[in-house]
Amino acid sequence: MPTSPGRTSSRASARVGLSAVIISVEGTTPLLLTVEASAAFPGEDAGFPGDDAGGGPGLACLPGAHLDDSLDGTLEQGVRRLVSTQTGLPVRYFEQLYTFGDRDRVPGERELAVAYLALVRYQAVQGPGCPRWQDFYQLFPWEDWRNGRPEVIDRAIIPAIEAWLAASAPDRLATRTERADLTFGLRHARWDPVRVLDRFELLYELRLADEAAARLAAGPARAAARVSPTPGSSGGSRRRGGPREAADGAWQPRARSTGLGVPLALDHRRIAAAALERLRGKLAYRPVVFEVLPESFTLSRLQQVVEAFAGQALHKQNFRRLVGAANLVEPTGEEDLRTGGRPAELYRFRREVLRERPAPGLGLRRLGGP
Amino acid sequence: MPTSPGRTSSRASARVGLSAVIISVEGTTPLLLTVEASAAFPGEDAGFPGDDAGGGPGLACLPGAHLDDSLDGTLEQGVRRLVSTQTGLPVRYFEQLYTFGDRDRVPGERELAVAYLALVRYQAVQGPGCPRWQDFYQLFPWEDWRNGRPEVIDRAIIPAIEAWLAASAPDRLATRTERADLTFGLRHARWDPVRVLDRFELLYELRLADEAAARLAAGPARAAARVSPTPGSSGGSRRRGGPREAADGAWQPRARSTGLGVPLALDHRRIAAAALERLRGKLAYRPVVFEVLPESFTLSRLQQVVEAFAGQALHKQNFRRLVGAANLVEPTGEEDLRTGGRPAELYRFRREVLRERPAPGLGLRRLGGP
DNA sequence: TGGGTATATGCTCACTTCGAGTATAAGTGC
DNA sequence: GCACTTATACTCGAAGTGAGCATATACCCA
Repeated sequence: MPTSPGRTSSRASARVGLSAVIISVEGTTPLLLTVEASAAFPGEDAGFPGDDAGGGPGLACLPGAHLDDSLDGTLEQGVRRLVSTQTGLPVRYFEQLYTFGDRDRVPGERELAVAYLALVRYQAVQGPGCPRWQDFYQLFPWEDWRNGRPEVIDRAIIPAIEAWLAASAPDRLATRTERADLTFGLRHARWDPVRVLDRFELLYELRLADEAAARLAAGPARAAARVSPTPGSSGGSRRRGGPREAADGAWQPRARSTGLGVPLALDHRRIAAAALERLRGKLAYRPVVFEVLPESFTLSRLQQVVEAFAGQALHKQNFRRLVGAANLVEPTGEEDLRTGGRPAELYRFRREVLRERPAPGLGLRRLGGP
Repeated sequence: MPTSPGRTSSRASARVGLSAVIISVEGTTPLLLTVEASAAFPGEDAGFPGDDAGGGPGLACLPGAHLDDSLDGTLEQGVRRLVSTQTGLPVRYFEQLYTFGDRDRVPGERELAVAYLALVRYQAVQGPGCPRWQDFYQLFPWEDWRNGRPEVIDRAIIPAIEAWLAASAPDRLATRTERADLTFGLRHARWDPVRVLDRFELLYELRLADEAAARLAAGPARAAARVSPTPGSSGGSRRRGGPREAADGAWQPRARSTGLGVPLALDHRRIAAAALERLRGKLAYRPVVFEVLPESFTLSRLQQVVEAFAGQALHKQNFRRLVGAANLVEPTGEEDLRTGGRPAELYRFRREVLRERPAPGLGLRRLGGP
């Protein structure tokens, strides 16, 4: 229903986009579903995601659509519609993630994106928009600590941080050092798997995320503005430590530095980072993992999947003790013989726990390693 | 900048409202800031919040405004603008809460609300919209357990739940019983202070929240639709237990049952419930309490405020051990002599903890009582 | 002046949880 | 049979949690 003119000023309305971060897992690989840029908003003019203004052609993006007032009674219904249209996947878990609304997140017009997190069991996809599963850690190579500290941190990130600190005005040095330490677990700080978004934003400012370089060419002020709002659970918290870096003429990026990880169109990689952060945070206190697993599974498989999302290896014996104590699963009585060793018991998720305990999750308090 | 017609279909745009849940504390009372309905969206036609369609005149509502494309580079800037215009309060913490977008949350047109949580230190307010501090627990009397189990639970809520269960079809009984037990900590389930929104939604369905009755008169389907999306951290999780109650002709509300708690206009009390839930959840792992406290405070005062938000009394000695162990505060060296007993040491918040530990909060794992 | 009361603060103790290691069970392939 | 792989069980010390007891220092009032 169009808003009646004279009652609604043109300023007061904006396009409302819906974005879906669809997550699954296959083997030990956490997966993100992307589509071709041209397909995300079918029927749009050219000039949207994938062309040169957005950072070169061929960038994938998140499945998205605009809210359709006649079809979508609720936002979630809208997202369900778009997921089923573009991918056909049955979604097992839905959660609103964050609403992105910076003025210039889409060049040329004001467009909000209400982003949703969706979990599905893995299956091959096809659809109008060439949907494709992507390894999450190809987008965020620094987030995968399962095989130890990712080499990209020492090779590229720490040097960039040091250069950034070296170029800092003295009054900013302390703040910046603190921020870098905390975000990447340097010095005395420990790596916190959950701070995915903080890390992405810092790398973005350091021009180590490729979108930054492209966007920067269009004008530094815009690039800086895009970074300012901070979604997710760590929301406004960090603002208290003093204002974050404003647009800062002093620091010049290395010309066209190699971007780290595979970029997505526009701010979609940022949205994906917010989703990974939310997912990791939830692992500890909500039984969300089970939504990407089949009906029955072995404990090793469960651990594999948790490790895939957490980006961290876990202590095997403690993991099963935790799962046992949490009463999250029950044995089906069957066995998986394909283990290559002793057969593993198969388990199923006990949905009843949802009513038994306030916050049923694998109580991974600090997502502790092995 | 107006969207150019012909490019944007009328369906794809909606009004974007911004809502602020401004929270503070005075004494032992947690506070929510409301304004007169007519002031929330100045310059609107009549027919918005406070008139009879919304549940009777005189209902207060949350401070709100529409996104102004020319003024608000980001959503957060927009909320800052509206808070400062309508209340003049200096906000110390900001966090995006949830985006509400059901078709009929505002009668007559599609309007999104992007809600923000804001924390301020208490001070008297005045402004164009008659801003007023409200006791949070007058809106949600069942949430305050500081002086034991609130009488309203046994007097009104449990009877209503029992009537609801008695009127249930047999195949729904189990699901409904589970839901009620879990939500209100009946039987074997424990009361979980965080599940504020679950409780509000159940009471809403039971017609114990006043907005429901008013809205119901306009048409049951609409009322049911408004309940469907579930914001906050417990987002989609509960959907897994099977679909929630759909619009259900079988259960008839008692005619005009006494509403529990003070209602707000439209769905604003729901938004406030989401905010309280978020705040309670955050207490444990982010040092947000300090944003409503003055620079220096006694440990008892700190505990008082935590208890006010948590709605639960805490064990004093353990609380101070927790605070001490968390290294969240440091003594100022001064004392508060107005205690009426032994003078209390004054402390200040150590902002450095934000960089030392991943999730610095009062580690109230289960918000454990005394 | 001294006791009663209120508040603040320090400490103990049993119990649970957590991290890490060691040991055993039960399959496969040769 | 053996070597190898994976699954599962159990142990033990360190740290954290919940509850209570004890002490310190103010005020009030007889």
